Amino acid sequence: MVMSVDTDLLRVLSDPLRLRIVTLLARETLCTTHLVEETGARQTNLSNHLKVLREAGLVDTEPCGRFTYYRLRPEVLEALSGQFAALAATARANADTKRSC
Amino acid sequence: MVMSVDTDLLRVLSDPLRLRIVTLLARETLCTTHLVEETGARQTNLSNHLKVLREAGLVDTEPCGRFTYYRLRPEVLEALSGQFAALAATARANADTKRSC
DNA sequence: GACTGACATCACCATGGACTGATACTTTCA
DNA sequence: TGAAAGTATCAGTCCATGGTGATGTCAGTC
Repeated sequence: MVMSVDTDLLRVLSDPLRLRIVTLLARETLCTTHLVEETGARQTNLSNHLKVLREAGLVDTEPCGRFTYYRLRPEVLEALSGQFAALAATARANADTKRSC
Repeated sequence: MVMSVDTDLLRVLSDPLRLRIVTLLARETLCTTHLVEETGARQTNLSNHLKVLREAGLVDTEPCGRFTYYRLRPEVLEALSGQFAALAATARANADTKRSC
C-alpha cells in the first residue's frame, strides 16, 4: 500500500527561498527581521513566503509584542520522510515486477 | 549538520502527474503506452514529463524493441527521505532554541 | 496622541513551465 | 520496401506563481 505524497506540500518546499527559511528555522526559532538579515530577501517577499509556509502547516507563528516568531513543525517533515521511505520500499519490493507490452 | 535538500528534485516531484507516474512506477516497471493508459494523459505530455524524471535521475530507461521501459530508482527517494528526516531531527533537537530580537 | 518599527496585504509585472498539435525518428511486421 | 506503432522533439500558447513597490495595520515609545 503506497501512501500518497502531498504535491502541494512538495510545491511549497520546492522554492529555494522557502526551503532556505525552513532550514534556518530547523536550527532556531526566528522572527521575520532575523530572516530578512539571514536571507537578504525583501520583507514583503519573505512575508509572502511565510504565509505560504503557514498555510501549508509547516510553521507555527507566535506573536511576541510587535514581533512574530516562526517555529518549524517537525511532524510535517517527518511524515514526508516516511512517505518517501514507503514509496522507496515499495519500489524495492517490486524491483523485478514488469508489465509486458 | 543539516543536509541540504535539492529543490530541483522537489520541484520535479511536486507536479501531480509526475508524482503519479513515480507512484505507478514504484509498483511495476512500465513503458510509455502503459502510462498513457493509466493516467489518461497525452503521449506527448507524458514523454515530456518522463524526460524531466529522467534528467532528474529519478528513473532509468530500458529500451526493449520499439518500447521503452521506465524503472524507478529507489535510492533517490531514500536519500530524499533521509534528508527530510535529518531536517526534522534538527528541528526537534533545537525546539527550544529561540533567537532574541 | 504622534511617531516609529514589525509585519501583512494588495495590485502589478515578468517568467517558468505545463500542455498541445505537428512532426520526426526508430523498430517491427506484412 | 511500405505501413504502422511506440516514442521523442519542436514551437507555440496559456496560466500559476515569484518578486516588487505602495500601502495598511498593530504594538510599543516618546
